[in-house]
Amino acid sequence: MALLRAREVIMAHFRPMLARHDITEQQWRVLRVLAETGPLEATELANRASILPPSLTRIIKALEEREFISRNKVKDDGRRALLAISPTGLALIEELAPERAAIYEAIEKRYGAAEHERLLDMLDSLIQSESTEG
Amino acid sequence: MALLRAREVIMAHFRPMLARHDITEQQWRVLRVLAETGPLEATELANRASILPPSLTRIIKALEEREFISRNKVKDDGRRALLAISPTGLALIEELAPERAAIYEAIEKRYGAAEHERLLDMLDSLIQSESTEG
DNA sequence: ACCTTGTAGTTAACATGTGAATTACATCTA
DNA sequence: TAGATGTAATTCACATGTTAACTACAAGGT
Repeated sequence: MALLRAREVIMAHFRPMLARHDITEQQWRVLRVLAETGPLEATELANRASILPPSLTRIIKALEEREFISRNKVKDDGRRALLAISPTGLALIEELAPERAAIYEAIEKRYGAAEHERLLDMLDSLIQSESTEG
Repeated sequence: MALLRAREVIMAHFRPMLARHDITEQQWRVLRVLAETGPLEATELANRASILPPSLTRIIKALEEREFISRNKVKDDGRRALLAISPTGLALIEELAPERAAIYEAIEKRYGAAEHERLLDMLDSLIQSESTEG
C-alpha cells in the first residue's frame, strides 16, 4: 500500500527529533492538538489526533506522569474530563516547532511545494469521499 | 497527518473481509507478496511487504503454524531460508481476490478512477524523492 | 587456524493498533 | 424511583511497530 510507504518515509524524518526529546509520535500528536485547539475531552481529542480510545488512555497516563498535560473532571458529568496541555508541554511543542517547520520545508523543497499541496488536497478529498458515503 | 487518516478510511473497507477469514492485514500482505512474487527470503519479503524484521518473524511463525506458508533452509548458507506460500495459503488469497477487487472498484467509483491513479503516482513520486535523496 | 567484520534472523522491551468486554455515569421511561 | 438504554472511558487480550541487543553464520584478512 502506497499510503503506508509514503507515511513511513515522511515520518522517518521526524523520528530522530522525537527520539531526542524522548516522546513518541503519538504523544507528540496529542500535545500538538491540545496546543492548537485548547482543552478537549478525551473522545474529541482521540478523533482529532486519530488515536483510538484504548491508546489514548495509555498516552494520557504517560503524559500526565511527565506533567505535560493536566486533567480536570467536568462538573455535572462524572465520566468526562477536560484534558489541557501544561506550560511544560507547551514549552516542548514550541521548542520543536521550528525544527518541525524546517523538516516540512525540506520535504517540500525536494518534492515540490505545489505537488505537496495538491497531494494534501487529494488525500483530504479521498478521506471525505470515503468517510461521508462510507 | 493526512496520510494516516487516508490509510485508515481505506483499510476500514478491508477489515471486515479479513476478520471473516481470521487473518490480519499484515498476514494478508505477506501472503499476497508471496503469491505474486514466488518464494522469497525473509529480508526481501520484509522489504516488499513493508514490514520490519521483528514483526515478520512473528508473522511467519503464525502463518507457519496455520500452514499457510512453508520455510526451507537455503543450502550453502545456514542463515537464510526461503519462504513460500502453500497451496492452502494460495487458495485463501485466490478466494479473497474477487472481493478485494470489488472493494477497490467501489473506492474508485466514489473517488474517481483518474484521481485514484494520479494519487498513486504522486505517492510513488513522493516515496521516490524521499527514499533516494533521503 | 584465528580474529575481525559483515549479514540474516531472532529475541527483548516497550508503545501503539484493534476489537471485545467492562465499569461508571447519564438519561430516559414506565 | 427502579429498570432499560445510551455514552465516556477504561481494561483486557492479542498483533504489530520500533529500537536495541543478541545469536548464528559467512567472508576476508592476518
